[in-house]
Amino acid sequence: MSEFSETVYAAVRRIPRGCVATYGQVAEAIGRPRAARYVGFALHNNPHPGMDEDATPCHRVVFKDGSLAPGFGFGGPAAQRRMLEAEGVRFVDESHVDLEKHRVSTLLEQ
DNA sequence: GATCTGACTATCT
DNA sequence: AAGATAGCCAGAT
Repeated sequence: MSEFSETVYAAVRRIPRGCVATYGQVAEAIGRPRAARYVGFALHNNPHPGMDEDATPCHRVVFKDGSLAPGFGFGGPAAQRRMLEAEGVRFVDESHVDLEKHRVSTLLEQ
């Protein structure tokens, strides 16, 4: 696996439970603020989906407007929404998370 | 090995 | 305001 992808996974794993981040935030966190597309690409190649701390919680990564990924690989956006709700993330409608409430303030390394 | 394309977003026209 | 373009990296063909 490329270093780029590993860095993406590391950043995604830093998203606190019950929070979400945009692709742009993740891209910024890994030092590639214009590489949001490849964040998504790396997640498409997701080695370990799930809610565990060790997994790569790609369901916490959403579009800048809070909508979910179109080609989600767990069983569709409905499954992603279910996982987010299970963590306490509120939805403004059935496919848009409440970014204002749950977007992480920062994803940068400590 | 060159080319194409893709879970995005900001910027330009 | 809406449509087009650029920018980034890696995997697939």
